[in-house]
Amino acid sequence: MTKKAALLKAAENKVRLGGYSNFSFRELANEIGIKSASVHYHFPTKADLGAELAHQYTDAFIAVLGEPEAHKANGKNPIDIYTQLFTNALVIDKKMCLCGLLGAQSDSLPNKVRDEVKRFFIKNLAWLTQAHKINGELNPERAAIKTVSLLEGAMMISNTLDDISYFEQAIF
Amino acid sequence: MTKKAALLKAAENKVRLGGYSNFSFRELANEIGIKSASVHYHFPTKADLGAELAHQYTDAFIAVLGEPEAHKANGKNPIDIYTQLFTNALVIDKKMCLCGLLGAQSDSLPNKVRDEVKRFFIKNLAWLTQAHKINGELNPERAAIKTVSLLEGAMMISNTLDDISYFEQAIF
DNA sequence: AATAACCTACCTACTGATAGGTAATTTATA
DNA sequence: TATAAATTACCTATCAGTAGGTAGGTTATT
Repeated sequence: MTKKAALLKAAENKVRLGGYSNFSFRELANEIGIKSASVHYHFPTKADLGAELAHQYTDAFIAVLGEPEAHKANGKNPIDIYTQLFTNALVIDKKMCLCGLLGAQSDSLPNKVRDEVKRFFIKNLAWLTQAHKINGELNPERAAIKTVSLLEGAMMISNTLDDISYFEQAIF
Repeated sequence: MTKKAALLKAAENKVRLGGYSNFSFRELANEIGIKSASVHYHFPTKADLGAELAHQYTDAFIAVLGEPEAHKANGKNPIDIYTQLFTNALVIDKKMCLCGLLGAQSDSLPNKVRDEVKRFFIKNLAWLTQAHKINGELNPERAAIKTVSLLEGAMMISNTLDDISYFEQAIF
């Protein structure tokens, strides 16, 4: 793992616990064993790091999702696949969705970070709209918004109350 | 309006835009025309301010909600009343739910602040469970979690994408 | 030799917090 | 009722710590 990748990984963990202001160049540098000035070599500003983090997170998320049509072809409901990915984030990582947390504090983010968070939700809504369309939903756009809203909201509340059963109840 | 109330109001605005770390004693002091050291007279620590803010926010929210039974008696669906309160927060204030944002960053909050955010959701779930029970829901607890999750999630996404129509689509 | 990936050393700005002081008001006592 | 004590609501000045960021030098790789 390169130092740059390690920096992004360390930042992701911190952001998913407390948001954009929950990491500093010094902390990241200490964690991976370099100096804070060296972090600026990989990321000129904190906003650059935040934007790249959200961009990679989005790409990885969408890549893992695969194509809704492929899931359908395998006899699986693509919405269940999507729900399972959210469940993993909460149950395995025991952390919030990176872009869920960043989205909540969207108004205070640097522009380039906010733009990447927007991209996450645009891509997610597009995927879910397609999935619901395949499922024969009458209003796939609306169904997509409802799906991601319910999951993000349930994730936040389960995280707050420190009890996964709230999330499980919300999605079943 | 007392200075203390003005401090809480100023803090609320900032927290609802960017979370717990989005306000400082100096900023609040400047805004209401006192010195930052004087803020410590009203709130010994930042955590004390944050906790009192979340506590008051919760009390005010629950007070405005009234009793589910009273709404039902007036021929109104109490869930619609609840949904309308969330809509107002987003449309009128153009800001996130205070406890929604704090809940997302729950893991990085001081204990006494986190406890108050928990209290917000416990009280909301109790109100919604009672409302759904009155409505004859078979599983009022589950319906309550689904209601608040959908609203908090839709609020966050609409705020991120800076477009209220996402929220409107999610709740109708 | 050139470039990548660090380093030391530093800066300015800001953070929450504390010490100690003051004027005005309120409460308790003689 | 007059005086003393206490409280309220601020102030100035300062603290140690941390923030993101920069200039310029060093080391390692190709």
